Amino acid sequence: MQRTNFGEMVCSIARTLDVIGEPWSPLILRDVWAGLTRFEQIQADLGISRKVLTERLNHLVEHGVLERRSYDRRPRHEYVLTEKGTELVDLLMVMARWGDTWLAGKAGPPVLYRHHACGEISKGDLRCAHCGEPMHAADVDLLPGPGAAG
Amino acid sequence: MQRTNFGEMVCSIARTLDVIGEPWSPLILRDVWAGLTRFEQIQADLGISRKVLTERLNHLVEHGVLERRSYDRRPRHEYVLTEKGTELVDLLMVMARWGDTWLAGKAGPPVLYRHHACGEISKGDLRCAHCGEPMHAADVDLLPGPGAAG
DNA sequence: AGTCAAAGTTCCCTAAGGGAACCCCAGTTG
DNA sequence: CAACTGGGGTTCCCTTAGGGAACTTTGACT
Repeated sequence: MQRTNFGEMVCSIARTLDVIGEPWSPLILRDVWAGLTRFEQIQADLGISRKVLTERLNHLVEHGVLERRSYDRRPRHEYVLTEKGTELVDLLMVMARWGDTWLAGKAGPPVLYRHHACGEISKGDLRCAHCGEPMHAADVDLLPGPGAAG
Repeated sequence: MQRTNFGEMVCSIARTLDVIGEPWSPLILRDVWAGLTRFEQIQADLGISRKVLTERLNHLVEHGVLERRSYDRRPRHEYVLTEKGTELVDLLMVMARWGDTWLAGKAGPPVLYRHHACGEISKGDLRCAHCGEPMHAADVDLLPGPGAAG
């Protein structure tokens, strides 16, 4: 499909899409996060084509989001989140929250999140890392940063 | 390409992908958020095919993320974020933060975010909406919710 | 009447996803 | 030791979606 290469763009969103923006990739990460770490498990859970799953897993490993590990002397592997991949789970939680809010309908959210610190069923909320106040679309100005185009 | 329909899945992440998971969609939202609201502006900024841009904009309007507005008696439109779309900006900020952290390299982030409340250059941080403590991958348990599959 | 610009639409070409069949490897079974 | 099994892919073909360029429409300006 001669897809445009987002990785070359001067934009952290585009670069992130270059890593996990292909179809299925976020769902694969979700599965690994949820404990489905083996090829067959993920394939069965998602119903994804084996060919595409192979491609996605390789891509995610190449980009350091997943690590491939042997768990047997037979050629058996499992995929685990690296630190880089673990930080992507924030993204999954924000996606899940938006879907819960806007797309879940009367049935309600398919999954609930219990926060260890307080033990409550809760949601993630974006806060300013500096002052702790809410930080949403209307709360920020965008300024050119050091990595902005020349 | 006979793409699998994520919208039917019992998963808020998959449903969210059904709305904004296609290639280019998050970048289109980024542009609209950043003030590029017209077809020609977005097309020129992204270098996206006009055909695909038309498809994506229609899709986002159909799903209530963008609204199409006339700004002239001539057939001129601009696209603006609805409330539903504005809440998706959280997702963009989290993507941007991850890209800033892991992909920006020595040049540093292309864009900085100044938080209105404190005036500082900052980042969004995921906190528990209930207790305010950090809420990341290792801080939560996943439980089946009311909308879980039967 | 002729020009202009925004916003699409149409057409062709190529590449990517779906699906099913096939393969390889190292244990396990008989 | 031959056959079987199950995880983890690879290969092949078919269809469809993205890229790119050309063309169209609409109302306003000159």
